[in-house]
Amino acid sequence: MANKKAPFRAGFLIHDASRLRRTVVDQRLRSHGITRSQWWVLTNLSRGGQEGFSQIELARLLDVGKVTLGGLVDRLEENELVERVPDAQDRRAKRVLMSRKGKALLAKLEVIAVGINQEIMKDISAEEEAQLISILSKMKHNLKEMDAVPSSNSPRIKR
Amino acid sequence: MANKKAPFRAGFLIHDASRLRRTVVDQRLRSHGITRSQWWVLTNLSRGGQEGFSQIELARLLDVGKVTLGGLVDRLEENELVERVPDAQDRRAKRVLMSRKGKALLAKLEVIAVGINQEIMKDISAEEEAQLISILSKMKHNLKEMDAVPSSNSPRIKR
DNA sequence: CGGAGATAGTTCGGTAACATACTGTTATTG
DNA sequence: CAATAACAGTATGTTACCGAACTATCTCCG
Repeated sequence: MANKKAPFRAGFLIHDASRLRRTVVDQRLRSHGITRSQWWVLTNLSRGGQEGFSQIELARLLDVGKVTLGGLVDRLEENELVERVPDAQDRRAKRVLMSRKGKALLAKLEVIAVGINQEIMKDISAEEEAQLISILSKMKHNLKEMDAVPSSNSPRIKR
Repeated sequence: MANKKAPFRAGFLIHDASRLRRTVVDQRLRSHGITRSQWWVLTNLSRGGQEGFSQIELARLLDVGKVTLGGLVDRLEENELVERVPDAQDRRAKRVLMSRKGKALLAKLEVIAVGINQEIMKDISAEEEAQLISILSKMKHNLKEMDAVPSSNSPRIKR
């Protein structure tokens, strides 16, 4: 019953794995009132030091559009995990800062995430994981070349 | 600037690659009035013969929940690419059939998809692709074990 | 310096995915 | 055979993602 023609096998496998992974992680994080996407925002934010990041900077870090990021920050702010502060230099911009509560939650999640990851990576060797990372990085690079970076994220060069 | 601690690197890479891939494919298919998810439904449907599939069967094939599938079929039906027909044996069920228009579109898309895929897989050898498929299959298996199958899809055993 | 264009963020509308809860219908079993 | 469980599909509400259009700024060049 194996697929005769499997030209797109890899693509749809990525899609499946990503979706299933999201569902599992979200299920396990739900009791902590956060989703995997929101958690990833927090993680990146933790590298932003005192000044945090503007929303655009964050969007570029995460490779998502500014609309998506705005929504994520909305929900994080509702739960008081982050705070929006007007930028002193640029009155258009807002800086996103992690709250004390956000930092505390992030620390707790770290532990949970390690466990989840071990389960997902069961029977996958370190070497295989390295291969996976290498191949996916190439794909990601190719995809970006194909203009897959969400619009209104990278500056538009051509009029 | 490489990440010191990269325990979740693979997970988030999968997420990124999947999302970027979706954006690219959707962009290129947009002029044809279809999305990648809808196209995948059509592809699976093409193996259903004369009787097509019930929505539940399709949902299981695609590994998505029945609500998601219902929505996809809604949009496909609006565009007259598929048709819902009441099942003769089971009055609860509806069978999903591809229309002539759907078949014609599917044939056209095949060509486009091959091109997109080649671009995404640029600089990735056949051997690497095989590795990728093998590793992702393991992950998908692990994830399903972790109960990542959407609820109301697989039958609920426990009361 | 002043207007044109770029940029930061929001609003709006759409697809895709999820869970939960409900309506019928079928199947089981006591 | 009638009550109950299982199942197919829909309804409703949430999150996450996208693009396009809009507002308020900022920047830069003529």
